[in-house]
Amino acid sequence: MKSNEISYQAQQFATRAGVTVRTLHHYDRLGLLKPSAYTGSGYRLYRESDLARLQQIITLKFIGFSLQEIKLLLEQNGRDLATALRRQRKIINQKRHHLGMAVQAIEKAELVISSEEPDWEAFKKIIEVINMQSDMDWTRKYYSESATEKLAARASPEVIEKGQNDWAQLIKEVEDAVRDGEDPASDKARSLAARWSNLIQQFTGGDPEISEGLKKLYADQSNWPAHFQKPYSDEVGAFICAAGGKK
Amino acid sequence: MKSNEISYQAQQFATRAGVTVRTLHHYDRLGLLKPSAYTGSGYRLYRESDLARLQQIITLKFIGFSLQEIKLLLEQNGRDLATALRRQRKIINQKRHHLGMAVQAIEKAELVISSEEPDWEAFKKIIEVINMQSDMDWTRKYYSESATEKLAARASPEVIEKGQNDWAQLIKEVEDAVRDGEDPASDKARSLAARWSNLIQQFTGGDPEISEGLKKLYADQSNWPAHFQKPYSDEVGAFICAAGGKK
DNA sequence: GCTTGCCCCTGACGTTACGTCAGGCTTTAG
DNA sequence: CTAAAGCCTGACGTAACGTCAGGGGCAAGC
Repeated sequence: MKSNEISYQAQQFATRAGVTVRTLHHYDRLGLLKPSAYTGSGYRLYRESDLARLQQIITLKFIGFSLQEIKLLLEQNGRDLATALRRQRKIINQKRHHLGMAVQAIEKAELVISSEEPDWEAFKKIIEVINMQSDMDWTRKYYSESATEKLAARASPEVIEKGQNDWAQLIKEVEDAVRDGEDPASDKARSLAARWSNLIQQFTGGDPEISEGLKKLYADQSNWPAHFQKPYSDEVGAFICAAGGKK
Repeated sequence: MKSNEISYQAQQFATRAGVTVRTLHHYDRLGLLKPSAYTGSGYRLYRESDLARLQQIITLKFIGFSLQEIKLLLEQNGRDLATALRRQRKIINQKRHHLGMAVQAIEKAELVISSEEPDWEAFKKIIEVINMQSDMDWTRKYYSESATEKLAARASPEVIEKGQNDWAQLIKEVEDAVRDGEDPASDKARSLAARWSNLIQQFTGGDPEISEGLKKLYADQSNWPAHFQKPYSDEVGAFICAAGGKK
């Protein structure tokens, strides 16, 4: 205990680091940052070395780690830092993606309500599209890691929306054909089937990993979350299948 | 109470909407979504109209509103929806920005620790840069709303980093000049001052609103948070001032 | 020696949006 | 009639502190 080292009281120290005193208390209790000394009356005393640690904590928090994780990382002196960082980056990217879609949803909603009066109907339709995009999340488990990344890479909002429109359009046409009792062997049916395969191709982008994931996804249909409605009826599926489409 | 309307029990209803029963309980207690009927024994019964409302709730949640806000919005039947959406969009964009910087920080950190062994020193330096960016947040209060938006619009990570490098470089050179006792009236000094003004110009982009905010920011130096260190010493400032630079 | 004012301390509850028991009915299938 | 499901209402847990509340400590002026 060399008394020649400068030490700070709580407020001073907190201010220097840009946090509140309460935060220091909190970290103290969690064992994340203990002051290097106490006065006889129980005042916390911090020194420069404490500041360094506090800054590490703040940094790791900035990156999105929880205080628990931070504690572990610091205790291990950063042995698993690399893997932790990789994981964290993925998580953050997902969150960013989510926020991006939220912004999109808001912008569309703003368009709708600026033109007409507050129209919950249109608003809801917009939302459905957006929700579908986020529903994609649960499909991730079927794709390999690299496939997921590839999908995410080109999942721009525009592309997603176009894809959804295309599918909606095609499905409607097929439904009409089914209702009209169209022969699955007819030219029209085969043309529909061709377009169907085409859209699937568009989605997979010809990537075998993505095809693989998609296959797994469809194979496990019984395990789909209940709120996810298959976009086409069984009849439609059967028709396309009979017409020679379907992967 | 027409019994010809289909009604769902908690689990069914929840599943249809993609939420849990507990969530329904929660919303019920908050008065956000009351089931349209109860059985004699207290079971909740939901109908299609409830589903519509629940979807609105889910949607608004997706956009990032809190349940409280959602309740208000729904109670007012969306009278303030437009303003609420605008506010929300800004908030989300800020969050996205933050996450973007976090990703950046992680990527840099990954570079550092992949080449050398886990090096907290280098890591910390990276962090300082990043923190500075996020420190920008507290400067917002000096800028007008539109100025803030303009700044945010072109605050890409690359631009920020280049700016910081440029400043660091210039400040170092000025420090050297000061240490060498350079005459503020010399050509070299004037050249430095010119570069100084230039960087300021680059930051303001010639926009008067931004200049305004920057001026206010510097005028209020005594109120800066203690953890924000002015990037250059008083001597450096005086030197540049004497050399005819400075805004 | 005492008061004033400022800073410090330790609880303890509040916040958000539910998750997760725990204890106890109701309904339905066998 | 009983067991398996499904439902209900509390009530506590979570993350990271913010915000009192109640009670000392410490330097300065009277």
